[in-house]
Amino acid sequence: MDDEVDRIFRALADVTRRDILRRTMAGEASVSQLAAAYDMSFAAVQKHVAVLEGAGLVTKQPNGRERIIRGNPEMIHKAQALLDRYEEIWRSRIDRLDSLLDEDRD
Amino acid sequence: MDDEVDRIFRALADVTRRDILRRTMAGEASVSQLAAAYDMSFAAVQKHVAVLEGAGLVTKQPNGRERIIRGNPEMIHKAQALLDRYEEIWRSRIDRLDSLLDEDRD
DNA sequence: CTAACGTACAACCAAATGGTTGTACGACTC
DNA sequence: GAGTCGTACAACCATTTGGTTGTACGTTAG
Repeated sequence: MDDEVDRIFRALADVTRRDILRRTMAGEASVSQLAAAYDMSFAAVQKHVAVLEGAGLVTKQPNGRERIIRGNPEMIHKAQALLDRYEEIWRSRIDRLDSLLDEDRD
Repeated sequence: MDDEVDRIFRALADVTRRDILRRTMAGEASVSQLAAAYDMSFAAVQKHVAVLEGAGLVTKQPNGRERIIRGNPEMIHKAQALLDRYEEIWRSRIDRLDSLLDEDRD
């Protein structure tokens, strides 16, 4: 489970991959369509897509000789939920500090 | 700016670092206090803290011979805002699809 | 049928990552 | 003042990452 979270954040830690994610969230695209957008080899883009797919942030569906890539909002939600937890932890710390202040007031 | 985002997500892509973040969001801690919690060398923990600090997810404040580490909720918000953008992109795609359906209905 | 297209995958390479040990040095303690 | 504590940092190592080129193979077009 930790590995899954690792993969999600790791996949997001690269400009090209974030851009691929943006594109495929806006609308589906084939790997070669994606590759045309970047100044690197087809194989490099292919690898980036594989990293995103491995993190579940993107799905790959065969269609003839093409592979259609689509962004997966579900995984974005998962990442959001994880970040929410840290915020919550922080807020609960504040609550505890407030409690201490309340005790002082008694 | 892309580099900053890279650093944020990269810092989050490691279990130990996420745990340090959790701990320091819940309450401040010195580096050696943190190091005591993990089965690795002091220097390794020190490096993890440096990565978190480099991403702005954590602050380091000198206090005598200790360095006090605190989680920084502001950066968590930044990461959340980034993820929100992807969701928004996805929703606007749906809106566009809906528009097409509306055109069909005319 | 042949040629071109889209993809997969292996092999290779430089740089970054995550860990280690060792050394140094200021800050407290006694 | 001497020793211990907390930290910094360099050097080193194995593995992973992000890129490359080359080869192979199914799919579509002419």
